Amino acid sequence: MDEIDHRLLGLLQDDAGRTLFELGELVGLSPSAVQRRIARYRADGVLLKEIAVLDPRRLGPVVLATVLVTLVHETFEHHRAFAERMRETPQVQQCYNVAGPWDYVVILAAPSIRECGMLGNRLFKSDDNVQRYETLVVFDTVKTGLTIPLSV
Amino acid sequence: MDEIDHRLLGLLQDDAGRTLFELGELVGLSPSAVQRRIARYRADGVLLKEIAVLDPRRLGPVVLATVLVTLVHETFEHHRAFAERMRETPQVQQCYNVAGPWDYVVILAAPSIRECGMLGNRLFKSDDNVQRYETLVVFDTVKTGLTIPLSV
DNA sequence: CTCGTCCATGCGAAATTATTGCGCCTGGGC
DNA sequence: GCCCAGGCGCAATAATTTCGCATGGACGAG
Repeated sequence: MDEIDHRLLGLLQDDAGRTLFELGELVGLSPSAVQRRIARYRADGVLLKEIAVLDPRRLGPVVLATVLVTLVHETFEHHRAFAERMRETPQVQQCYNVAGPWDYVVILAAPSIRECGMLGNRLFKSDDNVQRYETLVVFDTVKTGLTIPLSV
Repeated sequence: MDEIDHRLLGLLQDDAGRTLFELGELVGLSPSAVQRRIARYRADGVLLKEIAVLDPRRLGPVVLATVLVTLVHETFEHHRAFAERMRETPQVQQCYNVAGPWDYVVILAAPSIRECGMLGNRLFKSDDNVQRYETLVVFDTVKTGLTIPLSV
């Protein structure tokens, strides 16, 4: 993992659509060298996959919301069950188990406020093990991404 | 925007690494038809870009945190300044302007708890316009992604 | 100091994938 | 019923990726 690896991973995080030739020019390597490095990232599990980023606003109405959740029981099994439900719900974009008074931060995407509320009901209100949850409806997305900062 | 478009966009959101041939098989179109549709998504701004998803844990230590922020002044200019700072800070992965007692939800990625704290100090504590902020350190990432649910 | 090994590289051929022109078909408007 | 616009598949072409091979530097053992 040298500096070129960091530059490459940074470039890929930002835009995975570039050709090996372009990447090679940007980091000063031949296409084949770039290709071999990328294959190594995949094999090592550093590079998980490539995904398309869509513009929610161009896909008909989409409402995002951040939900803060506190559970009643904190056993391993309860956590597992909750996490499982989050994973299998397509409208759950992200879910983090966090420290502090709240147990989970969940980010939801739904077609309308109404459906967002219904989703909240279904996921949290009807879950006996959810003590309390608070929905923060998103007005505006200032920044989005999954970019991990790489040591510069 | 027919059903095939939805299927295609869904597939691309999940994995943009597939060939046009594979996509064609999955939706029942020829590679060139798939290619033309994808070109259209790009032109229409539906498909913004493709990015590589990295595994944070394989990149040395990474700490994620969710930060809830309330501002003092709510003028347009104050909001703009805050948003601008979030956008230009690489460790800020996501930032949402939300309804309710909190004004912003920010997701940070830093190499350690310590640096996460320092980042919080720099971004929020030394900002006179931040009234209060609360950091929820992430223990575990249950689910991650930017996937927009498409009507099924 | 020199030899041998291990990697990573660049080059270039070969294979795969993406792009584009063309003719065809379908469905809606008139 | 006719015409046009739009989308399709096919096939040729262009671009990109993949892979074998030879080279050269780093490093350790002899």
